[in-house]
Amino acid sequence: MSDSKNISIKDVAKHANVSTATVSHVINGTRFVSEETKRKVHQAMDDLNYRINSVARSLRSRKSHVIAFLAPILASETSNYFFMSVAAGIQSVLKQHRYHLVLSDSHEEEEYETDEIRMLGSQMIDGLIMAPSSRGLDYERLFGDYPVVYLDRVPSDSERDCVVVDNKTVSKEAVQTLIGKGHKRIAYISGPNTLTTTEERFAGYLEALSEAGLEAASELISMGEVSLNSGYKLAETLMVHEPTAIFVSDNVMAMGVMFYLQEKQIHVPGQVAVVAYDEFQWTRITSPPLTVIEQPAFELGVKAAEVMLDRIDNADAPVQEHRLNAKLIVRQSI
Amino acid sequence: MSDSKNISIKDVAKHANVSTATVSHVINGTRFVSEETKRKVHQAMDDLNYRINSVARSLRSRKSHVIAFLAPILASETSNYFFMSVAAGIQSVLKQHRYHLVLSDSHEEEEYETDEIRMLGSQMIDGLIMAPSSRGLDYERLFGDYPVVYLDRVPSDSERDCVVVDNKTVSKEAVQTLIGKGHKRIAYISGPNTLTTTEERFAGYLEALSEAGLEAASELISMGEVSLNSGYKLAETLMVHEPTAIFVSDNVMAMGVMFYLQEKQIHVPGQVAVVAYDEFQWTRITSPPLTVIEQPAFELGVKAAEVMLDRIDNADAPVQEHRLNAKLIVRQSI
DNA sequence: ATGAAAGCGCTAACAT
DNA sequence: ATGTTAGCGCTTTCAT
Repeated sequence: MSDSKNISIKDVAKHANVSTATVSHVINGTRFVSEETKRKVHQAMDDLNYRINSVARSLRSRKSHVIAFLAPILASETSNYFFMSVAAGIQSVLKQHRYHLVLSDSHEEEEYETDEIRMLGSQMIDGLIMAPSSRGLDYERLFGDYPVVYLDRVPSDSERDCVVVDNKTVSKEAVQTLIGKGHKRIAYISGPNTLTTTEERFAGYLEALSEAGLEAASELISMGEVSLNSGYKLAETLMVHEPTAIFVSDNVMAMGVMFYLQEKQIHVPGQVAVVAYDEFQWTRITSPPLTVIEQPAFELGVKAAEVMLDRIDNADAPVQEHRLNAKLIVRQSI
Repeated sequence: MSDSKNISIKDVAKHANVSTATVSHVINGTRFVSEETKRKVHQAMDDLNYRINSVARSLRSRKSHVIAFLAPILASETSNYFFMSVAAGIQSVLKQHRYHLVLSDSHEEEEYETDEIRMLGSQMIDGLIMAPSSRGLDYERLFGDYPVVYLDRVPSDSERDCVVVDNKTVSKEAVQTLIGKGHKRIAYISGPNTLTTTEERFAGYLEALSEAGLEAASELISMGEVSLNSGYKLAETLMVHEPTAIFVSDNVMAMGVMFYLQEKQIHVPGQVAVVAYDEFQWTRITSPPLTVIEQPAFELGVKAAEVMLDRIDNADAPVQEHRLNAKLIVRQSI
């Protein structure tokens, strides 16, 4: 298409009247080369429009400078955005260190995920950052000979580095805020309790209640599929038991809840207060704008990338566990 | 971490008492090997837990089986989802053909994009599918020696394969529907007219008006930054001129428009009707639910991948241009 | 039906 | 201050 065939380091060397070693060292700055020679080499590279072949480089140096990120990036509109923000954070760090990011989607399904890990295994990656879709799976035997950093979620018995959100503290804070406003019947809506994240959010909810001497009424707690319709249905069922506030631990489900409340003309926060997970644009345009928990998605990615780079530099350093704070953004829905 | 070091085809060959050639042929099915020998080889691969090194394979075979997708996947909540859906479509096809997908983000900025193309150039990719962020840039001289398929947008004078949405037809249909309902003062809100997509949408709007003998009033046409706030502002300015309907050619801007109308308690569709681009979940929970144009994102990806695979098989085939239909979903906002 | 061996483009140890 | 050269792990031509 564009220009000539396969210009290699050899062609450059010949054209510049130097050895391939010199060319390589000019490219990588790995040993002293006189200014004059450097100039000649650069000239030759320009003349021939040389482009390094990083496949050959990886094969030889046994380093790809590629980090993979495996997460359920396509699972839903919102989880998608969350993880893409994470990806942006990862990339911002990697770019500075001249690493590449490869995105892989797990579909939030074990089979897909397993497949992807296997594929990545043969692709020569220098590290894997992943948000596991399951807690129980034995990931260890799938991994190749590269460091792994868990992000957002952690499988049981992991002895790997991880970077997660402090879901419990912020959920507790949210519920406490509700309690502070006088609410006693606070409902809880979430997806199935299969992820560490969901579990922690629930734990925060329970702890806030119990510390305030309130009982966790089972009819006010409902978990179901993560979808708009499911949120709608659960809200409908829940409202029968007359909660004065609802805590929704998932953004898409929150859409369903708001849809229901709007449709039934149930006033927020007059008749029922609402707090939901995740700060996305739509939460600002509901009436009233929603009180939400904002997760540090980008920062999560930044930290994970930093941990990964540390680990690559030092395989024997002690395992790191980072827990980032989320933020409660109070708006008119409570 | 997991198991032993670098098991190569050589180790497998030795362990199975065959040549490396035979092992290679067993792996790739590239020539006849007796059942007995096959068995031995597979046994050896299992015993040693052999994993193919695809870097070496790529170097030797000059094929990476990797297709890159370069798009503004991180630019905003919604464009992000659109392009990730495209990516899902691409991947679904590539997977069947044992190709890998690498995602690259352009940030919708020329500099970033140029950078990424350069990086990809050295990564040995077999093809590039991209949504160019600019129409004017001379992409051709950035590309390496691989096929390129443009997606969603096309730079001027492109002679490459492309897969786009028929924006003009569907925009025209939307505006005609509005006209059919008796609207005469139909406003137009969009981002800057720099992309082929935006331009086509505008063209559809103009054509619908002109065919209906309506004048395109310049005070009813406003283009600005693509953001919620910008949409809000433009709606505010526009309402002074009393449109009876608004066509918003961007999803995020539509959020801003709806926010404004809600806040000012302007009734939709009573006082003003609204049609917007893109079917995302939030458009279903506004009051009233929005009439939107749904783009075939996934299908766009599927088609682009198919075109790419065709092109790889046959470099000299005539250039393909595919224009997929979008769909008007009529809901209560008009 | 299988093996031997060259070589993809690069890095890096060893020379000079 | 620079050059020579042996491989990294694989595919593939040429033999047998």
